[in-house]
Amino acid sequence: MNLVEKIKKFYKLTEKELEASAHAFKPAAIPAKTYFMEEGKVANHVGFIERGLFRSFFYDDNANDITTHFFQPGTVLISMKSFNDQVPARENIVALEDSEIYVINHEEMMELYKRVPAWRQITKDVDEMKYNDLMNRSIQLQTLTAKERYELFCQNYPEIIKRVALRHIASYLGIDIATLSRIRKKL
Amino acid sequence: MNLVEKIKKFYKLTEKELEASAHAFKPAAIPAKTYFMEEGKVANHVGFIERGLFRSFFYDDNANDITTHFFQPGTVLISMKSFNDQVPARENIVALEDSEIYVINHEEMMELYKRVPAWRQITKDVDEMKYNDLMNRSIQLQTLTAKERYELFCQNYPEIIKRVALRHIASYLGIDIATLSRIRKKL
DNA sequence: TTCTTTTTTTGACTTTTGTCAAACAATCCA
DNA sequence: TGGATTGTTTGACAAAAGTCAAAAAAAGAA
Repeated sequence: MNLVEKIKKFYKLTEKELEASAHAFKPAAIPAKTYFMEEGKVANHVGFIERGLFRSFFYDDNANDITTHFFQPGTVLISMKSFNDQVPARENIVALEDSEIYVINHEEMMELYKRVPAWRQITKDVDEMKYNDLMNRSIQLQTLTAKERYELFCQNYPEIIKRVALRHIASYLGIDIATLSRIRKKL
Repeated sequence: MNLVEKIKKFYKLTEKELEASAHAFKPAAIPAKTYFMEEGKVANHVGFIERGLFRSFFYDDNANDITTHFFQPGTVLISMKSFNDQVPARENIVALEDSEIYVINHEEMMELYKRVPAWRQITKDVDEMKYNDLMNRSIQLQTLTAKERYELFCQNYPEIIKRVALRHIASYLGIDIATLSRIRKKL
């Protein structure tokens, strides 16, 4: 199990702790278009993506669908604020492809914290990684032109470019779809 | 002491804990232009701003000074990743005005965690608030025009508008200074 | 205060990005 | 398979935003 291996590598868990961790996460097959999370609901699950692709999005004042994040294999699938604070989420998360994840619900996570205290640290580290990603994204939106943002995105997420509808990438980068189409043509 | 009152309001600390908390933070006068934090250094302090104003910034590839955040009275002055993980910071933090803050260093903070466990929660909550702010900022950069960003900024931070150089606001909003000057003229 | 330096504004112009609508292409199911 | 639907590209144009340079204004320092 990929997740356990990752954990093993960075956090020194005993065999028992590893066992408990492995059992806490249940495999789940998520068909494309399934909502992992819905706006207004409290997040009850965290997932670890084995295979597939997800995106988070919300609707702006003009009912435009705005993508805020893409979730790739090997990363944590979470509506962070909602899960951590158990408050209603502002965004949706939906599977873009048939996906396979490992899930744990909030209650089980609290249980896991008790059994394997290291999970508090793991959670903290994941949260910090997400914060960092967001900081980088914010700086890119602040300082780069549309073309530069797209080029950087292609570099950093070649897989996503291949597999995701252009309009989602456009909204994620804050670029009009027609403009992005033209930018792409030039490259 | 403002900080203690805030804490008192939201977290139920015993008198002893309040005492310990109050003693852990030392008042400090920070003259304008003083660096609270420097790029490349590990953050050793967290501050709580009583009076004054700070900004964080970094230099981009073209040596442009890019403002990433303004810190107002009543908020926490921190280079979050650097302080939390004790790794070198990527940004500078500098006082824009003569300021008064309450500071605590890393070691004392660890000590405070032991004496007053509630501080772990306080820290977590502050971190989450910062994450939220960043999320909002990111969405604004992604979805709003330069004019809309400026208008929203004026609404949300009327104090900052009055007191900070326009070029810092321009870089914070990701707008050219000449463009922002024109936007402002129209309003 | 006066001189210097820094910051902001402005003009003339260019480039980037967005808008609208239509054509085209791809995808989805029934 | 074949409409129907959804997504992408394109053209013609408009609006937004950036660039460069100079002037004006403001802030700092001696």
